[in-house]
Amino acid sequence: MAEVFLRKLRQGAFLSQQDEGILNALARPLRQVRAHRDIVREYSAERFLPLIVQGWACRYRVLENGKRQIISILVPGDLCEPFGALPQINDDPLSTITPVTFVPVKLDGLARAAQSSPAIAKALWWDLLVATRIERELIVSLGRRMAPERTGHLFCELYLRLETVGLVNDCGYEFPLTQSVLADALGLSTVHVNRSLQELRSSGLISLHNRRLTIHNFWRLQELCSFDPTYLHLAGASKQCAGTARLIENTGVIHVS
Amino acid sequence: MAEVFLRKLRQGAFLSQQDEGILNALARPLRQVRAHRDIVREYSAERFLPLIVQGWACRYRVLENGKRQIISILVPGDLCEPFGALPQINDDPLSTITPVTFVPVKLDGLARAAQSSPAIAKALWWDLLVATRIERELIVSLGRRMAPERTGHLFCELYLRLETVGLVNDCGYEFPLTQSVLADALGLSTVHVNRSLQELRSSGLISLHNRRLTIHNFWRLQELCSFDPTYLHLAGASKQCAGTARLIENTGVIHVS
DNA sequence: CGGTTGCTTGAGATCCATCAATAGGAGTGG
DNA sequence: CCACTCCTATTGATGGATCTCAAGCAACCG
Repeated sequence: MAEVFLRKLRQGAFLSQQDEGILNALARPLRQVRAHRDIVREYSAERFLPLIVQGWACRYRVLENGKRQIISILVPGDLCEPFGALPQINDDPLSTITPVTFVPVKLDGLARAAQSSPAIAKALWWDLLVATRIERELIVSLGRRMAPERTGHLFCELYLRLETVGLVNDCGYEFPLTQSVLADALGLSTVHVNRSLQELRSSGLISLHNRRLTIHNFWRLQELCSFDPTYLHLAGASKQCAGTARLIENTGVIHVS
Repeated sequence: MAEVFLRKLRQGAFLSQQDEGILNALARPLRQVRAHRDIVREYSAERFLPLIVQGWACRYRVLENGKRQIISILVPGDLCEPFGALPQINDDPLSTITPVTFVPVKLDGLARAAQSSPAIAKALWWDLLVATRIERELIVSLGRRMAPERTGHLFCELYLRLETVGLVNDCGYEFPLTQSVLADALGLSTVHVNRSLQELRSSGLISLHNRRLTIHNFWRLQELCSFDPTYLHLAGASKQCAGTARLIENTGVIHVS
């Protein structure tokens, strides 16, 4: 099993050596997909769930009028479907944003792993619940947040998600989304995404060049977007905690709140 | 266990007499809550999940700026949290819209029921997956649908959800939502909800008086909102199927599409 | 009866989409 | 190396969707 997945699951439960061994035994040969391809899934009893190891993907929906809405953004460590997924129920399509390498995980293998160890079950439930929290947060963003706020909120969320799998460095991360893909994720037009980005940039909060996003002042960005990381249920990431940790990291100044 | 719940679960799996017996054994004394109250939940190992038997409720979120977004609308037959919910993970608050009577279902009881019978497990997973599909559909609505379309889409969804628990009659149902609550559910302002409703009314598609919604032409409404009911995973509710069924029912005219 | 709540309507402001045009960069074939 | 194309980012102008503010009206209720 991919190390990124274990890293993420450790946020949700304490996994013993044995637990990790069980999960590792589910590993399958890696598969590669090029960018901008759909990841096709079989709906059979022998179903495999894609577990992303490298690269970014998304779950999306295309409406009759041609508009597209991205429902979730998937990064390394993300399991694309719940571990108890029913074989006969189909899902919204997945598409790669960058080249992706993933592990196909056998559905029934996961279920058996969950039954064999309470810690694994707990970790998988945790993973599932966090995924639905992330989707709910998107509901809140789309329904009640202004464009720049919405944009910054996503940046904060991805920062923490990527941090747990070790993909954050120098206060930033690789951000492969095109402005038009970002628009589909945020329910905005490309033009307006562009203007929201300029607003964030000119406030000195972020920079975004060459597919790399840097957050210059996480605390201020979080403040601006009323980003409260508790919904990610990361070990010890309450609002203050993440805020001050970021402040220390990014400015070298220690504040006590 | 509440009959409404069983009615709903039968859409997701074939439950034997014995299965239904197991589920019924989980029944607890009913509890009543008045309208506009939060349903408070304990986060302990002995946790109970509220299962709504009568009345409407919602899961919501209040932002720092005072705006509110409703994340899901809960009607009779809805279990308010996934059956594998983790004891220590908290959730967005639930609030009643009308007076509500619910059954507190013991979390570990549900888990044991799922382990004892594959059909129950399947039904519960089905229920959970449908709930997340509904939330995803809201993401699509909020992100990419215009106000009247969004409004009609919700009406169509609730029609089918309520139909499976026997709460639809005469092409309509009791609709207790205030325009301002509806606004919070649709990510709109009350004023704009009012205008969207007028648009739907003047097209002759619906009427909404005295807390009762009637859909005069389900097929046309569905067409207008590009409502595709497959995401509800109801037994035999594909797009055409529901469409023509509704057409027959509501106008007395049989069309072959 | 007065107070509250919910619905409706109008007017103006704001947010955001659409359309159109420009510019830069990356690839591609000649 | 150059012409060409495609894709992405950017900018301006305009219109549409939606919000906010404000007022009036109806129903209900103590």
